[in-house]
Amino acid sequence: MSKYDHKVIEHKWQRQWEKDKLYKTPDKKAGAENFYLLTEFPYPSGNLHVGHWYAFSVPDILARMLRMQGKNVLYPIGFDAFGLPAENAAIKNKINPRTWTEKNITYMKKQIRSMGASFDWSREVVTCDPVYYKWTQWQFLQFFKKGLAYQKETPVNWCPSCKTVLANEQVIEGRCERCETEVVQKQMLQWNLRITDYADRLIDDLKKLDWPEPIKEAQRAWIGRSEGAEIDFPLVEKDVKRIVLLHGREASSKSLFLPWLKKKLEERGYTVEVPDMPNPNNPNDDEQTEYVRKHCKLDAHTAVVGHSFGGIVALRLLERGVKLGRVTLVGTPYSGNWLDSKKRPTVRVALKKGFDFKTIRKSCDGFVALYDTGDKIVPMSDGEAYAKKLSCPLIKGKGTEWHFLGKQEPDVLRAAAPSITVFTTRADTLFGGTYLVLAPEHPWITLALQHRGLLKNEVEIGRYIAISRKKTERERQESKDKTGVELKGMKAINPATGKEIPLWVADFVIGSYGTGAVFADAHDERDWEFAMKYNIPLKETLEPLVIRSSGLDAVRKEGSFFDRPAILAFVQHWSEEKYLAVRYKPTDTRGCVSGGVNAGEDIIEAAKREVCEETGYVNTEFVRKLGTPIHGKYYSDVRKMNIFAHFTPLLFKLTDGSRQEISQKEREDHDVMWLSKKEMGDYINREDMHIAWSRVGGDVCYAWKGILFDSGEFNGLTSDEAIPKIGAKYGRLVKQYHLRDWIVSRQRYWGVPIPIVHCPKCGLQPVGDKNLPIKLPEIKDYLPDGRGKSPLAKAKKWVSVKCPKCKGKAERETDTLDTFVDSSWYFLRYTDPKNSKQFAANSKQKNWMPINLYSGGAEHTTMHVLYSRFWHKALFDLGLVRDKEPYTRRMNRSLILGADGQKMSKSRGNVIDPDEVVERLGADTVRMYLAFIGPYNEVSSYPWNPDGVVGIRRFLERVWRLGQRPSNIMDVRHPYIESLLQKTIKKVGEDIVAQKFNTAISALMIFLNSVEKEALRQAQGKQAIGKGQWEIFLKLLAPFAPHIAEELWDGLGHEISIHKEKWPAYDPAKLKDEIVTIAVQINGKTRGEAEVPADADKSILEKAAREAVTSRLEGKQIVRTIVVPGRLVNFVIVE
RNA sequence: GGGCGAGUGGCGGAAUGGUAUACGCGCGUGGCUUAGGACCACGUCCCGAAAGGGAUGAGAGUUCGAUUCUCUCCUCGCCCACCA
Repeated sequence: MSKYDHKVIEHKWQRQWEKDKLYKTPDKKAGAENFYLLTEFPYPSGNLHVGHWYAFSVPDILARMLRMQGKNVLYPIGFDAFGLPAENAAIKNKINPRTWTEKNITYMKKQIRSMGASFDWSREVVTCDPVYYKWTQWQFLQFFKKGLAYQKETPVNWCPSCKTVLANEQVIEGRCERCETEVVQKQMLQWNLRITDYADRLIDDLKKLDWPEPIKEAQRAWIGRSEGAEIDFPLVEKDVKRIVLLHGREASSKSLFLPWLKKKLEERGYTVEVPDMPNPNNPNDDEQTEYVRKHCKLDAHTAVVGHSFGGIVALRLLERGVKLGRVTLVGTPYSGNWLDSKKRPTVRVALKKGFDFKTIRKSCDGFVALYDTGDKIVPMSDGEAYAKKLSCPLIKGKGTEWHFLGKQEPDVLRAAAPSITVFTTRADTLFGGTYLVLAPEHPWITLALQHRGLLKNEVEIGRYIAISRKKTERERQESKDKTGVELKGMKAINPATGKEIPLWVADFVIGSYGTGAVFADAHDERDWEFAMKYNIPLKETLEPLVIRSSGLDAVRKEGSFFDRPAILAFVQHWSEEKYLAVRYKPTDTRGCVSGGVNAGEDIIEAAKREVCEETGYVNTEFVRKLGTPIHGKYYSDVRKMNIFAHFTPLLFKLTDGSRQEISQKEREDHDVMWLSKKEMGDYINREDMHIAWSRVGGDVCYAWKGILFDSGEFNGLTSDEAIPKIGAKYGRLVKQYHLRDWIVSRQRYWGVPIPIVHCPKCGLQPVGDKNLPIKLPEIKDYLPDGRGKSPLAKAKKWVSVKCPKCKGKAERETDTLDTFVDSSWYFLRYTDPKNSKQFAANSKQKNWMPINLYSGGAEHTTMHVLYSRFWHKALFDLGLVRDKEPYTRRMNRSLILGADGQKMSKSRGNVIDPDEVVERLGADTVRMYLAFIGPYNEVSSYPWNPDGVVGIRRFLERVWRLGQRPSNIMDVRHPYIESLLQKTIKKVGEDIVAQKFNTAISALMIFLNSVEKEALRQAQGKQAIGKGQWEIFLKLLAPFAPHIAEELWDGLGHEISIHKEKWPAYDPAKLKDEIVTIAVQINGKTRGEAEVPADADKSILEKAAREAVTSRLEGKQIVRTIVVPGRLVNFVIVE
């Protein structure tokens, strides 16, 4: 009898399978359905850890079984080979990152092969290979050409240690994910991908996917869609009451656009004048400027808004020293064929004409604003550059076709008359908006500070902004104490009430979310707290609405409510600090005195009457009302109807303790007692009474939804009804996302070079397809320079290039792409890995996409998985892929911890080295142990138990031993274990498909235990199992322990690999036992067992059951008998 | 503070409306053995001598019957977090 020598066996078969090309997967296989099983490809860190084993060898079980079941399974592997560690190693050890990476890949490949996983290595993909990243670059360029990739000055997370930009996802609690250095905010020009354009689709398309709900929910939450409204709060220009509108050269400017704008500005309270300038179709700026000077009254109280050529005139006025309150240039809100595309918008003309912008700025008391339409004629990037030159804000417009003028109203208006736009999800509280709060980063503040004198406390404001800019994200998070400074000298107008309200700057408002500005009201905890701290007036506009749960059904059933005025009365003791508590017994309502107000009755009198009726106390003295009424919808059990009660909460004090006799009924219905303040709070069990009680102690913030009052035409509506109505009337209904655009540029060497050329004449130019890939140049120094430039910038020769368009001198982009870009499409390349003409031919993709099952780590849910879904959708829109979604099914696997239950880490010294365990116990044992440790796809984690691994090894040893004794194996099928074998086939197959590998292995163990027991029964190890049965068992074992199964199979004399065998089928007829044991229950508790034939009918079952528990049934009356055939009989008896 | 998820032996876990604790580890007793355990057999939720009875975080509900469904509370884990 030979020993189970895993080393020999595993080495032998791994070589043999490779030689036979056992796992080379054809694109198509006759009669076999394709199945694409994907697991995340590893980063070549240089050493395989247990997590890799868990990720690769466990899904391999599924791959192997599906193959045996006749599927053509693609189970590919590759390396996600770009990234920081290679570069860090390069800097530290002065070796080329490529050398380092390739060495690691070679070593890890060897390790991966030791798993005996059925990877198809012929399709291996390595992202740092130029033949791969050529197509990463190509796809990026397709996105660039479509406007999906763009450059933007962005506040970014900057790691001072790694000297690079980090994605939001790489910042953990304000620290760099990799080196844990504190991250700082920095403004830098970055490449972005417009993932936010896909936010809605990324959420909505989740519906169709067969993913576990928690993973979908995590993505939804990360995208964070919230629906609300943008509302403009016009700023009060104390000094500017008049606006002069200067028209442009086109007739429409004068006849269509400016009259409309004039009307809008007049609605805002300005006096507006549109001078009739000479030669509108062939203007001369000198002539027109003189005309305006002569015919219009211009002073520091006048603003000039110049449209198109009119803007030039406005600038000329400033240049000639005319004092103006404010100047706004409205670029070109029209596009379309009537406007010669060669003609440039105002500012470009202005720049050409050589204006002296210093003089211009000096002459303007207010500020210059620029309206850029962002259409094809004026690319947004140009607008931004000019705005910078002018030190003025850029207000961006959308949709510039002239006949859609109505739609762009807010954009143009915001430019012509300054206003602050806020985002809110609670437009229902707009009428209570008593102040505005801007983020310190808000562009308007920056602008306002540039114009001295506009704000009265600019020094204080400047200091505050400087302080909050210095704060790291972390500090902002930690200091829950809200700070802020009022912007003195400036007021805004609440568009709903028309009232002037103050503006504040505070860093609890986040610049990057919404519009970076909020309006504050009495129904928000933060606003409340801030207002209390700084003594800013608040105004309540919501009355609480409480719907009691018992009432909800009633609402649905009957729909209408009976309105009832009512009171809630708290009564204070005449001498002690105690309050009168009342319990209404029939419904166990605990709280204060409550009751209805009769028709024509005074509210306070009604309350006094109720106090007297319920408690007997007579000498009540009214103290005060406790805030606004509280409304309650509920179903009255007493009246059998829906009640809509409107409670006025009141506070009384007794002057003395005199009491009257209470009626019999009231006494029966009510408990009355005196409770201290604290006791009272605990005692009250009804929400409306809680709200009223909270007001006894003073003002509190009511932050929930309710019913509107003091809100004009919206009075009486509920919050949910009012939110869209108010939002639409005073602003625009919009959606906001927490998801930011994806910043893809990295100031690093070891990544895919961004294939863009910067030309001083032509701007950003894509590299021609013929010149791809743009290969990484060899350089000597991989250190970033720390100023935000990639080390590539040092490769002077490489950087200098001819512009693809004008052939003039130009420079290459030196940033590289985020590695999440590389991994956004790698699974497509597996379908066609050798293609030199396309990233993957459509016909090849068709064989495998979309992926049937993608197994990976939970940490990628909001990163890689979301990014690659976006990437795929973008490719879909370009017609480059066939599916809207790449992954039909996504599963997140669990986590393997160290033996101490902690995350494995070198510092804890709890790292399990898989190589060592494989050496000692074998790959089959490690694979199988990992599969056995617990359910694979639970959001859970399992400690690696060194003893537990040994248990699996013991199991395999026992399998081995059984196979070594021919005397164990009969020629014919062993009848005793046949039905168990059938059940095992069924269970193992079903559990593997469900990825419940642990219970599948348990079934194999049960089977083996049973065989061994049988061997023992059959006189010392003889004839325990039939040969056919043994072969079936080996086939069931093959996916889990491929090497030992192959060796034993081979030992039986088979020529062809067990892994090419067909998965055993079970005979449903043989699954059933002839005799089954059923449970006998009495009142649902198991009290005995009975053996009955499987096909026994109800009466036989009942009879057998009765016999099993005869003694317990004696003298008892059986009320009911429940019979579940094959399972149990339950007697319901009366005690 | 918000979202998601989980609580079952000494431990990993099984059972998703029908005999709670399968399977494995650990532990105990015995065997084989000079010895050892990566061997074999038996035992191993709690109370009880037994007959019995009790137990799936706590409490309630639905049901003939609940680990499983519903509600309340407690504890733990993960993710997000001054998000307007």
